[in-house]
This record gives sequence, structure tokens and C-alpha cells, in this order.
Amino acid sequence: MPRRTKEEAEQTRLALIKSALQLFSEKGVAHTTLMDISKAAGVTKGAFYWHFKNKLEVLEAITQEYALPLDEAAQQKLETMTPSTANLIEAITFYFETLEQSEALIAFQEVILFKCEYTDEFSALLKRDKDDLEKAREIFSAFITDMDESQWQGPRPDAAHIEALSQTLLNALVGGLFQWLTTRQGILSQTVTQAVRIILRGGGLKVDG
Amino acid sequence: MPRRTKEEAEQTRLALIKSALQLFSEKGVAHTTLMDISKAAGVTKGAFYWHFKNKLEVLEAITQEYALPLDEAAQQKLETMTPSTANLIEAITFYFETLEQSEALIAFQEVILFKCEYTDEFSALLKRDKDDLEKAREIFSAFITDMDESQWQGPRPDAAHIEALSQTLLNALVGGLFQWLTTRQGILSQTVTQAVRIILRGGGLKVDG
DNA sequence: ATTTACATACGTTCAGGTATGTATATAATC
DNA sequence: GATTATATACATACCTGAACGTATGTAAAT
Repeated sequence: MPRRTKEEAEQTRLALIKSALQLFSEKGVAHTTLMDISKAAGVTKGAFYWHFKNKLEVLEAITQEYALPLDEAAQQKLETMTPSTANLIEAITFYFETLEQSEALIAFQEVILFKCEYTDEFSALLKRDKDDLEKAREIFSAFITDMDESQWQGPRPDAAHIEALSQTLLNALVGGLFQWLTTRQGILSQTVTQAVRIILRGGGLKVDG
Repeated sequence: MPRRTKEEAEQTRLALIKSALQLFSEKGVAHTTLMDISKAAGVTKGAFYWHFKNKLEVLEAITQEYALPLDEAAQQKLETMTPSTANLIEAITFYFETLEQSEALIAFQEVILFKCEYTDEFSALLKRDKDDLEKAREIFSAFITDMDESQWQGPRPDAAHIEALSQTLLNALVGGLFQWLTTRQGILSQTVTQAVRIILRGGGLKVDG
């Protein structure tokens, strides 16, 4: 059936994105064919090639549709909060609570970490992921730097220490997500929060509990 | 040229493994063809199929050849050391120093983390990786548990806390490796060691420096 | 003599891409 | 407001290369 209305076209676009994410997480990006995606979305390859140029474009669309909103929400949360350890922990907890409650977000992270080969054109995707992490680290650093003197156990440390601290924090988050996605044991937001407490305390900040 | 001697056959086997690792890290596992590997090793597909059943078997051979020795060395190091924070840090530093000095080990980790889709038969590989990490965590836990009272800042914590601590430690290591492999910035063993210090201190252990 | 350690050749499947068909929504024109 | 024109949103069919696997050949080691 040719020539749907604009809204119907957007529907099929979203259906393609959704099916792609589902199939990517099941079969991997490289082993998912464009016809697999099209079929699962109830259309043909013609529809796919109308909306997207290739697999990479779908993955980018998936990112825009599913991952970006949470990233931006968490970022804005941190930017509006008053800098404190409690608020830092809360923002991180918010991120992982939202993540673990969304099948789509879980599937997305699975694809990014386990079902995608970062080579050729896809290496750009890894680079962007790298930039995102670097940005997150900078936000952590700024947030910690802006904290009041009262948040620290001892005297305020230098910038290098805060950078090392925020980097360690970020690495533990990535590693924690990695570990949870493979084992699915425990509650992601809780284990991560626990790790954050340990690290912030080890970095010289006051942490209650 | 048919029918080489046993040693020559082992040579081509190792050449295939080496070429496979190289190509996997460049082009990704899925996008590397068996003829690519064979050609790079200076043989034909016939030689490949004589030594291996499929791609998965090569990857397993690569693991045996390159990754296992370091894992076992680090593990044995921990088992023979007297439990202390300094020795824990030293064992971890040893692991990552060895890693960052070997192109092959770096390539292997790159393949495992970024150039491999864990689906179908390859999901078994991810499961084994999971088991390895779980084993590492247990070793960390045991090592920390066996530590002398003098190693702690305060009273000795309960088992649950030590488990959370070792898990956080492991997650930070994985995340740190992840981060270093993407950015290649700084010296892996140093940044990781720094992270370990922060975490152990946050976990309640005495850390010098 | 037989097995080994490959080389060569082939068949089959299958994925990506393209070219083209087509019915309808939408815009343009009168 | 009716007609026409055009762009849209796909469906269908085909073409191409290529990768996997397999079957078979073969010369030397054992």
C-alpha cells in the first residue's frame, strides 16, 4: 500500500526503530539483516531504505529515540541541583533507576556493550560514546568542584584529585552497568549507589550512612 | 605444499591464531572472513578448516594462547601473597602493567570489549567472561577477608561489605580498562592503581599515600 | 601404505543494494 | 471546488558479490 499520510509514515519509522533495537539485542547488529528489521516492523525493505540509509543510521536513530532523553534529563538534573554528595548520589540513582525500569533502555545498553562491533563506520559510534563519557566526567568534576567546604572530610583537595575521583566514579558506573547486564543479579541502582558511596568516601567526601 | 612436519603444522596454527587476533581487532570478528585470516597467515582456507572448526574455535584458541597465562599468573600471585592492601594493589598493578606492555593482550581486550557480538554461539564466550569476573571477585573477597586487623581503619566490617567493596573494585577495573582502551590517554596501570587506592580507602582499609 | 597437512575448486546461500512500479496524499492551478 | 500534477511512502523484483562450507586432490611425513 503506497503513500501513507505523514503520521502513518512516522509510525512505520518508529516501528522500524523499535524492531531494530529488539533484533539487535537478540541477534546482534552484524547478524541482523535489513529484511529481518523490515519484516518485524510489518513492512518491506523498500520501507527501510526509504527511512534509513543503512544500519548505522538506524542505530543513530535508536540512540536519539531512546538513550538521549535520559542522558539529557540526568545532565539537566545535575546542572540545576545544588552541589552536594547527597545530590550527586541522587542524580546517579535516578539515572540507573530509570534505566533498569525500561526494557528498551536495557536493550539499548546491551546492544552498545555486547551486540555491536565498533569497526569501520561504527567506530564513529564508539567515538561519540567516548565523548559522552568524557562529558559526563567533566560534569561530575564540575559538580564536585562546586561543592561546599562542608562536604569534605578534610581540606579541599586539588583539581587533579577531583579529576581522578570523578574518573574513578565514572569507571565504576560503566563497570557496574557492564556487570549487571551480564549477570542481572541484584538491583542495578542499589549496587551502583553502594559503589558510589564507597568511592566518594574514599575520595575524601562526607557520605552519610 | 602438503604434509608439513608436526612442528611446522603448529607454526601455521599459531600463525592463524596470531593473524586472527590482528584482523579481529582491526575489522571486528563478524566482518573478518576465514579467508582473510588464512591469507594473512600465508595459507589457504583448507589449512584453517584443518586446524579449527569455525571462528569461535579460533577465538577460544586466542584466549588460551594470549589471555589465560596472565590471568593465571595474577591469580597465583594473589594466592601466594600475604593478604594486605599493599599486596593487593601490587597484584593489580602487575596485571595492568603486563597488559599495557603487550600489543597482543591489548588487541585481545579490544576484541573482547569492542569487536565482538555476543550472540548465538558467542554468547557462551560472554558467559565464560562473566564466570571469570565472578571468580576474580571471589579471589578479591577472600584476599581482603584474610587481611590482618591492622589493615583496617576501624573495626573489621562484615562479609556483605567486603563483597560490595570487591565488586566495586572489580567494576572500576573493568570500567578503567574500558576507558583506557577507548581513549588511550594516560598510563593504564597508574590510573587504575589510583582508582584502587580511592576505593580501598573508601571501603575502610588503610592505604598509604 | 596410510595418514597428515594442507591446496584448490565449487556449490549454495544470503545479505546489501538498486531499479522500478504504484497508489495515494498533497500541492498547484484554474 | 474540481482537476491536474507531482512528490511521497512504500512494495516488488532483481542483481551482485561474497562468505561459508564441503568435496576432492595431493605430496610428503610416518
